[in-house]
Amino acid sequence: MNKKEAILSSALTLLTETGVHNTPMSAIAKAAGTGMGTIYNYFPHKDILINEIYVSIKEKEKSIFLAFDASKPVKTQFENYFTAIITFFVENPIYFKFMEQLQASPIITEESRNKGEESVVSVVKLLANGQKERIIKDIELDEILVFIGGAIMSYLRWHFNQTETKSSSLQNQINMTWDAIKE
Amino acid sequence: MNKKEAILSSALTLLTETGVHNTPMSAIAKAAGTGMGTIYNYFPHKDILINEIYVSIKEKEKSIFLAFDASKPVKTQFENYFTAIITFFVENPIYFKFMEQLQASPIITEESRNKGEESVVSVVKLLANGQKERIIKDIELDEILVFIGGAIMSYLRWHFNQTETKSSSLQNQINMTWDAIKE
Amino acid sequence: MNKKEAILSSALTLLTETGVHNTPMSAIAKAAGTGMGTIYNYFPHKDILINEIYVSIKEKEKSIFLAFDASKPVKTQFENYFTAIITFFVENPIYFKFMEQLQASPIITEESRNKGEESVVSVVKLLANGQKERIIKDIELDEILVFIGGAIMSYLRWHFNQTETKSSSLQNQINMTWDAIKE
Amino acid sequence: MNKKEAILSSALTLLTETGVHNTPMSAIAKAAGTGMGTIYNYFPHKDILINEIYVSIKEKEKSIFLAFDASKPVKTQFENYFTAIITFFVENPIYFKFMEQLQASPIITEESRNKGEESVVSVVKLLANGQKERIIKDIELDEILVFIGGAIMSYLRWHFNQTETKSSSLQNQINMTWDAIKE
DNA sequence: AATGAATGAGACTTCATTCAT
DNA sequence: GATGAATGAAGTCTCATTCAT
Repeated sequence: MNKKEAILSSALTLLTETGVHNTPMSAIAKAAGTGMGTIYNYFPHKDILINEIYVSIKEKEKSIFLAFDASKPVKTQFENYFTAIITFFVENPIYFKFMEQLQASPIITEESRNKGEESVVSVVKLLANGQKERIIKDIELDEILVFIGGAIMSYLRWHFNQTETKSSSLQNQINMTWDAIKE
Repeated sequence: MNKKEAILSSALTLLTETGVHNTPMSAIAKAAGTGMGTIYNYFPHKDILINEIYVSIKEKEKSIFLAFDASKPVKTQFENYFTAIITFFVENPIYFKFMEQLQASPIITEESRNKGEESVVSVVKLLANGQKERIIKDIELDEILVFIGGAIMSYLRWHFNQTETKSSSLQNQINMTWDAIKE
Repeated sequence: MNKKEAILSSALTLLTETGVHNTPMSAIAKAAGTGMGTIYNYFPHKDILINEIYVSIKEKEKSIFLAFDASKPVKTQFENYFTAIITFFVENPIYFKFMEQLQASPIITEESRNKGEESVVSVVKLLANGQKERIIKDIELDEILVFIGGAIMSYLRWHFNQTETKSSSLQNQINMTWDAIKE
Repeated sequence: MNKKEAILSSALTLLTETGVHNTPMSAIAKAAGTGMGTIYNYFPHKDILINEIYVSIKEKEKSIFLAFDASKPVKTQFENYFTAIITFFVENPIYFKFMEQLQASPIITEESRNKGEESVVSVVKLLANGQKERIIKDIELDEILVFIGGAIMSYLRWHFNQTETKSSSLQNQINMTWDAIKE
């Protein structure tokens, strides 16, 4: 079995369950079925372990957006994108919990954040396209991106707080977000 | 001199500057010009201190929304609200930094969160009104609220990351958010 | 009301209930209905307060033995003594709990112990008498005294551990102790 | 080298020398030649460390009584027992000091006490035998046991207070105790 | 005399990290 | 490479004592 994977996986579970500062490295080692020294063979220290988890989730996020169908209308592509990312996190609540807790944390380095931004490259292209076609509002892309990001995270936060989610809610969210950014 | 205020104030500064987990109680005591024991006279735990700061910011937030002018159009009221809350945090960056770091943290108790939600009561009323007049989309209030909250927080995050903010950006954000929620 | 008495009384209760090291001075002050400073007016520090309680109990103990009837047989006087002291502690369990916990503690000073020993003066006389009459074993008085003391304390310990005490047990204890020391 | 043993041993010395509440864990660590963390690897709390010492002494006590010679008269066996336990503590004054200080302390848990009581099983048997043969008074065994325990502890307390012990004193004590319990 | 907020030394305890095996 | 016992710096929190009111 791949020790490194086991460590990353156990760490993710524990960090989100108990919080970063209630998760000793010893607990991660135990859960991963390794010795504590082994963790330090792969990750020079705790922060690096956490950053690697962060980057790995961003990487998985990215892989979802690889296949936009450029022949489809911008709105369709956007809906697909929005649905895909929401679905990704809904199906992996643990990724969301991790991101929510660590997004704003000083533990995540500038470098990790930069790597993370690669995951939105294709979305940027889509929006730029939309602007060229005068479908998307003529606002700085950064600002729009951040707006969409906010819509995604807050929806997910709301989603995981509900005991029973209406199927219509995602469509509502897509509508709101699209209305927000469309010309 | 009010020791409790001094402690809350120093704690707020340090917690946001150095991060929750790099701020020992001893540092807070020193900055507040008190002994460590004094802090524990007022706040039985570090967590309680943090929660009190959280609630106190929410309280200040609330005081801003007291005076909506119900005679004005819903859109005007909404714009005023949005501008007011953004202005509040832009003028108090430290409050934003604190909220950003702790919003999703397990340190903040259910009780504190509930108290915090009182601050949006008037906004809920405004939105409900807007729905009755068919100006606001007919979507569950909770979902709209969360959407607006996401727009606010992500805008602020973006704002504080810029080196130079264009004056138009706030208006852009208001437009996007209004377009998102209007019928 | 006598503040000093209130402090001594509250301290006794709390010290026995929660243990010496789980009883802060602040708790004693609160229970006594005084400020913490007031305690320090009467007792320069915590240890002195505890020692005063020790001595005061010993004093009460002593007052019980004042009235031996020297005209009665030694055995009768001894039985009376033994019954009296046991009764004293059985009726004041809190005194016993205090003594049990602090008897061997380094907190109790040599001086307090010496004062405490005054309470056995009359017993010493009784035993000396008994030896002269060849009723009591010819063993150093100290050793006999300590033996009797052990019998008393261990009986009390046993007594307070029982849920239901047989009325015969005290008589048994008297018999054993008398048989032990009689010629 | 066995760290755990070193810790237990250093702790025993310091606890009895300086008293439970004047012995910080750091001092124990230092004396044991370990880091403080090492102590907590073996003993989750200070209290647990103390309880383990308690139990370990009781265990040693027990091992002394394993070899009663049932063919000898009850009185002989009793004298042997009494002499053995006194000798045990006289030769290990530190064990006595520890027991004296902690016997009645709320630090010692019910569980530890129960374990400790195993050490008297063989004495109980001896006494029961004695009662069957009508050599020992027909009093509840518990009460007799507690009486003997008191005789032992008080004798030892006296013993360690003397500057010079007469060799006859132990015999006196045995006589007193035997006279007390014999029919 | 009475008060109790303030103090800070020092207690207990945790846990990231090392290193000998 | 894998291990986990050992480490000790650093954290949170307690509480005896003081002193200005």
